[in-house]
Amino acid sequence: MSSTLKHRTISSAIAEQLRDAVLGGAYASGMQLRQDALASSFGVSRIPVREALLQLEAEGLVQIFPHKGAVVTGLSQAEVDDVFELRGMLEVRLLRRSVPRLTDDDYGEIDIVQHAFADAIRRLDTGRWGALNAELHMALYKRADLPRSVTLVANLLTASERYTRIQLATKAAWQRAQAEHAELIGLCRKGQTEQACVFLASHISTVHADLTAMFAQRFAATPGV
Amino acid sequence: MSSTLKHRTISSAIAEQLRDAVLGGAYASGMQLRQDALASSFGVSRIPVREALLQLEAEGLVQIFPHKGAVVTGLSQAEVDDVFELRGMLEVRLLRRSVPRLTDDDYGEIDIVQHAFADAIRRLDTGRWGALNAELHMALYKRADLPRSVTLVANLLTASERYTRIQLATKAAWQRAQAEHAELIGLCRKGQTEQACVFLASHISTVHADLTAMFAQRFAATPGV
DNA sequence: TTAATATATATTGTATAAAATATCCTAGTC
DNA sequence: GACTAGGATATTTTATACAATATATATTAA
Repeated sequence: MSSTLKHRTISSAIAEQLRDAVLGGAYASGMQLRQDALASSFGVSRIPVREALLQLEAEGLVQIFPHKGAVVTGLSQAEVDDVFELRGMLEVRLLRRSVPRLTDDDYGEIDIVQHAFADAIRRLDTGRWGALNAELHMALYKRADLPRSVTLVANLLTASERYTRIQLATKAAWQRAQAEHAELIGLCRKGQTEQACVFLASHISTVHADLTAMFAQRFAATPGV
Repeated sequence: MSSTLKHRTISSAIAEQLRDAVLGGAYASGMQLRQDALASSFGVSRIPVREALLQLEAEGLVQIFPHKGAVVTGLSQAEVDDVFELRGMLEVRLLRRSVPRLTDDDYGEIDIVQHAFADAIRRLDTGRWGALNAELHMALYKRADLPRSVTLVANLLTASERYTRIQLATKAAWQRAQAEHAELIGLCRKGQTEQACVFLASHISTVHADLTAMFAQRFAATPGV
């Protein structure tokens, strides 16, 4: 339980573990999550489990039906399209506002995340790819100074991970993502904000397209998920 | 307790009452909301109050600090700008997708809300203006078929109400909004989607500008809120 | 007098238990 | 034979009780 220490409450620790499980595909979409079972499996009471589920519902990972329980949200091409279109609009807006204000220290932090990301790819530490990718994107938006938009984008990145982790699990795809990140960061460093925005938009579109290709392929085999 | 019957759980009923209170300005920004006090004032235990607060946090109305409690989110011009820019982007996108699919029945519902809105303005039923305005906007996006975006926009409309209810409480401003709604709906009915989108963008900008003017005026008197 | 530390109090967080609600199965009726 | 009503069961929701944490106050030593 080393991860528990990172959290100030049991609820948030459970939320993180549940989130990881859902993102990692441990539960099938549509599967019902019973509070009692989760509580005993985590060794806690049902209260923190309930609060964790409420958190996940706000993130769009589960849906709660009163008096019936929580079920894992379904995956769909429509949602992929929605999420990635939103990301394109919102992330570009954040980048445009943030880049002119990024400091050398900020770029230092960005580099650290970038290297951690590269490391994770090298090590095939697939479970961390999504989180590090999100961390890197968020680091670029650090100076956007739009808390609400930043929160929204953070949620969208989490939602993306739900798909990328299942369907974009090839090293090659992530290596390309990493190369694109490097170019993106380079443009930002040079102060070429508009070029960076254009590049970011295409980066997001690329991942979206990859995902769409995989999605079609995957659900040709297992329709109706 | 007639409103309680509308809800399937006490938590959601408390959430609605708390939301109304925050939107109506019953609590000052930054004010701490103590679970115990709220629970006894509502005549329930702290559990549903806690869950309601979690819901409001997801909506951005309060902020919860572990082991310290929940405080009402502060108001700021920066957040107004953020919220209304987001609304402009996201609502236009929803409208563009929804209009071509709106049915006659949908327009019937829209008309009903529109008339309720007009009535509320006539009666000076200020408490309902925001909710009916939100309902009308959402009715127009009914066929967008983008659940995640729709949820986001619903939250943004709620956030807007936080400001409009306090600072845009004049009948004239809302009458203009109503007139603009009428024109907007007219464009949609005629199938002039692009014109409707442009008009919607300007409608949102108009409210934003009104709010900004009021905001400057208001916080010249009471800075630092 | 000031700083640091211990202690008391208030508030939140969690566990346990009771209440409410929905679902499923059975029996009875049309 | 299909359909409704009633009750049993499983699950969620809420209340109560307890534990943990943070803040403020008082006390002591420098």
